[in-house]
Amino acid sequence: MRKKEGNKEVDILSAAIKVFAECGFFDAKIAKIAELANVSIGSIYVYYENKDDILFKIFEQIWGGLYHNLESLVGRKDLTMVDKYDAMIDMIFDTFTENSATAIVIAHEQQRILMRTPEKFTPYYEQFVGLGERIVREGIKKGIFNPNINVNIFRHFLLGAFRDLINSWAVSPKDFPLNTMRQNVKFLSKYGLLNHK
Amino acid sequence: MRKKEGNKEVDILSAAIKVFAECGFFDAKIAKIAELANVSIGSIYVYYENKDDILFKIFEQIWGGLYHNLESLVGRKDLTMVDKYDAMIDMIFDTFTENSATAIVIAHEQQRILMRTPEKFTPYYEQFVGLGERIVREGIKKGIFNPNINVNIFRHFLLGAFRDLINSWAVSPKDFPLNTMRQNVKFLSKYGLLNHK
Amino acid sequence: MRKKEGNKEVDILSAAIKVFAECGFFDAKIAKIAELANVSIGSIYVYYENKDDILFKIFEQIWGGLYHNLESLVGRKDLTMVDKYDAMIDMIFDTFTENSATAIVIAHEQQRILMRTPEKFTPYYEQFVGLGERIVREGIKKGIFNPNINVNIFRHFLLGAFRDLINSWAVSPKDFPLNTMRQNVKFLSKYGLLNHK
Amino acid sequence: MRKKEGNKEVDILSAAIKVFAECGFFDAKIAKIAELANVSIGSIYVYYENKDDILFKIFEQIWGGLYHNLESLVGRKDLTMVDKYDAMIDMIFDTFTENSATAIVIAHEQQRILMRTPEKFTPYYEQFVGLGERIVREGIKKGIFNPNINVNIFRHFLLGAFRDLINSWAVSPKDFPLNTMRQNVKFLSKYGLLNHK
DNA sequence: AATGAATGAGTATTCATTCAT
DNA sequence: GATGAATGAATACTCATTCAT
Repeated sequence: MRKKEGNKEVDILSAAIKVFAECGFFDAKIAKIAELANVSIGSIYVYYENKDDILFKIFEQIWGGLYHNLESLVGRKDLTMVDKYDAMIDMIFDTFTENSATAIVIAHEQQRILMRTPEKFTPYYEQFVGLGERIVREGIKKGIFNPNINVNIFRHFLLGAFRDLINSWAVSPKDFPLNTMRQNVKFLSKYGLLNHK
Repeated sequence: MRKKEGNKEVDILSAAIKVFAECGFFDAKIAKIAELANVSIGSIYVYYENKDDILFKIFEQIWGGLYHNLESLVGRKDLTMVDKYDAMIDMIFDTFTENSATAIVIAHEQQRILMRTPEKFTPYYEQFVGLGERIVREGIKKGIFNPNINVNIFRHFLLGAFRDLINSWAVSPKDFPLNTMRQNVKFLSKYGLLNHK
Repeated sequence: MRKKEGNKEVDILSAAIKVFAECGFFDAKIAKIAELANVSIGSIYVYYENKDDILFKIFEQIWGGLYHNLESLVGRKDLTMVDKYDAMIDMIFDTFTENSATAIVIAHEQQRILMRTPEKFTPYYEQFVGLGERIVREGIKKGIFNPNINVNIFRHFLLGAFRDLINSWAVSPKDFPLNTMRQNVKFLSKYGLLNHK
Repeated sequence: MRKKEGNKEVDILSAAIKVFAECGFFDAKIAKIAELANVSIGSIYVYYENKDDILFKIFEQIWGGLYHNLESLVGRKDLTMVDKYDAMIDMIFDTFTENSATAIVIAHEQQRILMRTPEKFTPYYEQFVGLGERIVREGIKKGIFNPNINVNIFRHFLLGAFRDLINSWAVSPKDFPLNTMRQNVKFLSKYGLLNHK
């Protein structure tokens, strides 16, 4: 049988991530993606509906992965709330730093897409965020996290911070050492800026 | 001659902010901006070099204003470091919530522009950020802020958080009451998520 | 009385000749002509109907001058036909080499204009050419010029040759010394290329 | 895939020659060329870089053809210098009269292009002219042509004359019978206007 | 499935000309 | 007459998408 090499679809997505990261979605040319993926222009439309669809699939891949990882984490009984919170932060760091181009694409394009066509956006995003909020809510219920925090606001606060930081790292990694960033994000989000003796 | 009435330039900028906020920079049509500004297409090019230039002027206006405000604040002797920090946060909130469309434009377009053509970006941005960092550094020196915080990382942490929150508010203000946001940002950034006591 | 300085009209024409010669008619900008003439854009339209009109006036000036000069020449009784012919050639050389920019404009634009809108073209051109043909015809009648020559064809032959040569000189005068050109044109048009004896 | 039928490129060039000849390069609209070529606007840009490029290809085609023909002629041992000279003139006539529209395009646009962007102009032109000059120089060396003739000036003299004549013929063929033109050009350029007995 | 030539709707920008002052 | 800000029609070129092969 003609072994479905199964890489065309993946090759296209990888190429698209690179091109989107480098040029931005609007200046990214389908022809360039095809060239980088070593695939004909026509083939792109065999695997993806259109240019938008490629972008949506990138979001799906990332947030789907994060959602599944977080799902396993949330259910664990052997971890404290703070452990879970720290693990969640590590998970986000790990995912985006594995592929810096993806981090750039998310940082640059997600906001616009979410606002313009939220109905087409991957549901994994909301699901992932929902799990994150659950961790915070449980922490509050258990008295670990401050009950005066508005969970919805906290979510945007943290994800916004992340977006900027990971994008900054992706652009110039040497100015944003991963470990320092991890520690600072964990510390800042848990203890804040003030010097509590 | 027909003398410059002096508001065309402003009208165009206001119209552009609205259109950029609603459609995004790439889908914003010059013809639509002209129509909204009650001005001919040609007049836009009397006052602005091109589409990009309009966007740059929007950034300049916002960050220029913030820079000048923060400059006055930084020098004051009658305020504690924490007062200054809180005032800075209020200042950012005030600026962006005065014109929600501008908030959206900044949230959506600044990242891309900064990365693609940083040399053309308004220097006020870096100057504003520099003043903000100075407040934090002074606070650390005085023992008010935690010396283990990486100031550069903190800056991106805070501004990233802001960007997401203000954009969320601009899109659906009822889900993000301004006062709650203000308090939460101040609290979270100073004390963090954990329940101390 | 407000002394009619009378130079605006002339200044505009001089500026236009320079700009047309340098950029070509289509790439010549009215704004540039106005700037070079030290005149407002609006003033150009006080003295000239439109861009085309400026060009027509340039042709008129040149061919009008040549026509009047040739008219005086043709009637003279003290000159042989060959003297008249040589004088005509000198006259053309003198006119165009006085202002090399004009030479370039004529060389580049006249053909197109003549073909596109012959009805608006200065009648001086046809009148000048008519006088030139008269000299040739008289020379033939007197047995000085070869009766087998088609006068109409000769006219285009000679003027075409002129156009190229004067344009070449205008572009790089050092490669086309005026005196050599004069002598060669007179000799070639009278004796041809062959070595008689 | 839809395979290149192989005539689109030619169809576009033919259409462009017609439109350029009729309207002039600047007033020629790409849309009109596309319509005349029975091709979409986009297809023009598949085969040609831009509007300029189409014009350059027209020059290339004409001067390339003339160069190759003249090359064969120059080397022949069975012809006298005068035979070669006459054959060269016939060759030019034949080339341009085969396609009168091309003659008009060359007559109107080449000068401007040569002056503005000589570096992009087809090298065949200089090569063709070089061969022509070689014929004249050899003729001079053999005592056939007059040694006092400046070859460079003669070249412009002759080509300029040609340009005007062929353009005149293209515009109104009945006023310029081909055979009469041929004979007159040969005669004039060899023997001149004077009646040598 | 794979290809890439063909398509044509869509748009930023230019610039000759006008006209209120 | 003089000015130059205002105008908007006009157009080359792009590029996502299609579809005959």
